[in-house]
Amino acid sequence: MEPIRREALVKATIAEIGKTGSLDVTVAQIARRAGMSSALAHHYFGGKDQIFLAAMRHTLSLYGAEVRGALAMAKGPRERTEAIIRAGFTNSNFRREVVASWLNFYVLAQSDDQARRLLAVYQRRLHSNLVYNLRPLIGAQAVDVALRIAGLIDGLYLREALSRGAPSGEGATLKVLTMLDHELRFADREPIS
Amino acid sequence: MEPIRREALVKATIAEIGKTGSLDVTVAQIARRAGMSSALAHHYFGGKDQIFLAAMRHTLSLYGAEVRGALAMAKGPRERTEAIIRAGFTNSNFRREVVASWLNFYVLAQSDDQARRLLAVYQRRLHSNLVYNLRPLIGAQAVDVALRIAGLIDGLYLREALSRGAPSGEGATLKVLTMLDHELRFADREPIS
DNA sequence: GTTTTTGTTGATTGACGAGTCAATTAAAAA
DNA sequence: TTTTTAATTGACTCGTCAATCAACAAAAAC
Repeated sequence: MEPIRREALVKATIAEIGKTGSLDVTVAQIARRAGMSSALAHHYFGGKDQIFLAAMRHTLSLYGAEVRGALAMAKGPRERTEAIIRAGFTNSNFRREVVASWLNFYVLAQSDDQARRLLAVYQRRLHSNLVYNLRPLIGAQAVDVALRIAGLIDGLYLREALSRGAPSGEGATLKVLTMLDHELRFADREPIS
Repeated sequence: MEPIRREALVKATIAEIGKTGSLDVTVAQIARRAGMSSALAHHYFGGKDQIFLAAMRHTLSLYGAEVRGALAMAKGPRERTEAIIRAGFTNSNFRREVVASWLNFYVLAQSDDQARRLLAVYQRRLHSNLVYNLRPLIGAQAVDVALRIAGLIDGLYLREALSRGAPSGEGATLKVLTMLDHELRFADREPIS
């Protein structure tokens, strides 16, 4: 029972955060959506914080899996870089509730050290993934370009959180890929160090 | 007395949001920091929401003033575009508490329609400002480039919210200006429509 | 078939916080 | 001086919510 309950609670948490758009979500709400009593939620997780952290881990690991999957069938640094970018805007990742959750995890990270660490890990991994694949293309500039790409990705998430309509993964992907294209074309003419 | 109290409360609100990193701030905390009783805060603002909205308006109008100021002494579209970018990372705007407030205003906008509208206004103004000044430089591509620049700016704010050290406005400015540079150099070779 | 373990909940507690109000002081107007 | 008006607060109400617990059900182990 335990793993089933936990998973249900995690999913319910993300759904509920997406619904209210904030972390002002009661354990009772989450538990009700997951089809159980609030006492049971406490029983399995110990406290509200733990539930949030579990939801975060779930979101981050889903994202990580998506990246790994995309990388698996990409050949060459350029394709791999594109795969990393695409993975962030997959239909499973770029859903309203998930985007809202990300935003709120950033808020949580302001006051909760563990949440901060989780997000930092994600950021570092994204960055080093990008740098690793950009380096063969543009050498030392890879670090800078990676920072800009990662920044744009985060920005598009933020903007999506505010927009009302259904998220357009394709639109966002295209924006980042265009940027990548421009950065690469520009860097082509520079010496590769 | 009223205007003095209101301003003190607004500033205290931003400080307190910056301190806790979330909107979980009690009216009593804000009032205490502003040197008055919580009852008085209610008296002047009516409720917590109003206090938050006032703090938002304050932050946004500060930002707007900064942009106008920078634009005033910039000549030509390129300089004006740079001025807009620089204004976002001024020392007065890019302070820890202010960045934290921005992030939390985005969260507030998820559930509060008025907050959402305020942020939407800011986004639209930033976008049309950028497009207006980019158009003479790159024609029809201005819209796309403006979107990417605005996205990167938002993303850098988000990343700053997570980082621990003192914000580096120069670093962030440089990242966006470099992007602008690349986008413009690339676009130079395209037909201007 | 009994005991133990696991799953489950309703009811309760205790804390906290938004908003109200009656009462007090201080300033301004008459 | 008296009277209105503005500024200010302590005490209180009311609701909410995280967390706990005692009790019950059901499955597993013995």
